[in-house]
Amino acid sequence: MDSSPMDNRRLSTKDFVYYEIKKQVIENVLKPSQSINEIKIASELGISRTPIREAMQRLEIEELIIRLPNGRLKVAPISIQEAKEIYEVRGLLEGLVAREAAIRATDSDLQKLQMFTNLIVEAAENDWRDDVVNYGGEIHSFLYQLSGNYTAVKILKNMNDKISRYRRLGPKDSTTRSKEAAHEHKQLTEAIVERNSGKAEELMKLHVKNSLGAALDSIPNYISEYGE
Amino acid sequence: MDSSPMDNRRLSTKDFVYYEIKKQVIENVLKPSQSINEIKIASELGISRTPIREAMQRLEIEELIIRLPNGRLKVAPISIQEAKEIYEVRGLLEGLVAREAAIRATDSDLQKLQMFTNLIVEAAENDWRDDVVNYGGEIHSFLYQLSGNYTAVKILKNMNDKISRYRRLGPKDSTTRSKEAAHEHKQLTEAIVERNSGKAEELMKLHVKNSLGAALDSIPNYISEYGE
DNA sequence: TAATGTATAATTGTATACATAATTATTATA
DNA sequence: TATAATAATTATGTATACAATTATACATTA
Repeated sequence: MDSSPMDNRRLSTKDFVYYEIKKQVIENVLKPSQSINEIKIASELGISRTPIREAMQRLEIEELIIRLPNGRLKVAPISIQEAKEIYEVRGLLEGLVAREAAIRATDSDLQKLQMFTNLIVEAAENDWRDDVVNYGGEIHSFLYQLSGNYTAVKILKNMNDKISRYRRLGPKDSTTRSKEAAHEHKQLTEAIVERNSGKAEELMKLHVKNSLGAALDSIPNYISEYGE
Repeated sequence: MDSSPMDNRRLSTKDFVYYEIKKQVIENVLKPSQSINEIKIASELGISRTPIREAMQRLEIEELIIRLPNGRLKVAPISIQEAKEIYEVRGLLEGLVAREAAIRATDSDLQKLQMFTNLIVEAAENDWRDDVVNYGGEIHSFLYQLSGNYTAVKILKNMNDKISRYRRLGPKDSTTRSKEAAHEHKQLTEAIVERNSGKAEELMKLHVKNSLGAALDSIPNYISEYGE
């Protein structure tokens, strides 16, 4: 689907830079609104500006960095407005994906899905909150595969990249939210296993909506520091 | 919002090439699956390869052109699968936009919307089918503005670019479809004027769904020629 | 004739050099 | 001291040069 760093073909310099800087932006090593200097990155990585520029342009189009009117680059600032917009769109597209998955999944796919669900429920029961987040991500990714809608999935992956910055800025999910999330995934899986695509879509939309609160809670403290 | 060719700031060479090639792809001057040669374009336009490459990369990310495993570029092939995916996603996002517009529009916005609607209805009555398409586009763009959801709008604009290739490959809308489309816009506007956001969303989703058929009808004849 | 190997040409990937624009530092002046 | 003008510096935008990869043409051989 996407040419990923796991491909066999050796990574071009441009792609290496792309994944490297993207990682630093997502993990907030490069802070929101921090300015970026092509020459500095080039000398740090020991390569020329050409592949840097191409990697930066890709990140710019994906809106992880922005270009000011004077041509200078900086890490995209965070904004509550953007977070809300993303969650609105994401809810619709995750819903679409869940609906399609409920229709298209094979029986063996459903078994795999139930396995993930058992894991996330177990993690929640033991308050392994990181695991809840990780298994949740696995479930979503698995549904992406099943959906067969490349267009929707590509958009979702980009939005997930952008969202993860926000989530990492804030504190972990609370125990309460963690248990809720696991429960929501369990209900969702049940709907999919029942091939109830409409219900799956609605449950997924609700799940995304519920997630927004957790993501937003922590932003206001950071917006003054890193916002635009 | 998007840096467009209408901006005051002089266009960089890169952006000039981007808009130029994008236009040619959208208008099928460059045919689907046709191969693209950086050097040839550079000499035709009388500029170096550097801005060509950056423009091509942007078009590649936006999926108007694709890069083969060997690095060669070609115009993105058309596929029924892609068209269907786009219309599914587009239906959801246009629905979101219509819903938000119904909530956020000022009274003066509503007047403007009704003016557009009168124009499209008049065009349909006179069987000015090109005008119906154009006013339809104006209405959608206007709702984008009103929605206040930059994230959704950016995705929609990209999808519209991709779709327009398909529409231009086929014949014009039939008189029947043209009249239907005008009627759908009229109903939609009424819902928005009534501030009935839920109804607006549903009518818009339906409108997009109905449009798909017209866009798909003509594709099979072309897929063998330009498909992948 | 078909398949394989090799030389050549063409194309893309990256580095470097230069041009242009923006920022910062410096000086001149009120 | 504050401000404006100007020079110096730094960054980005584009062109050119070179390296690495891929495609093509042709010869050789089974």
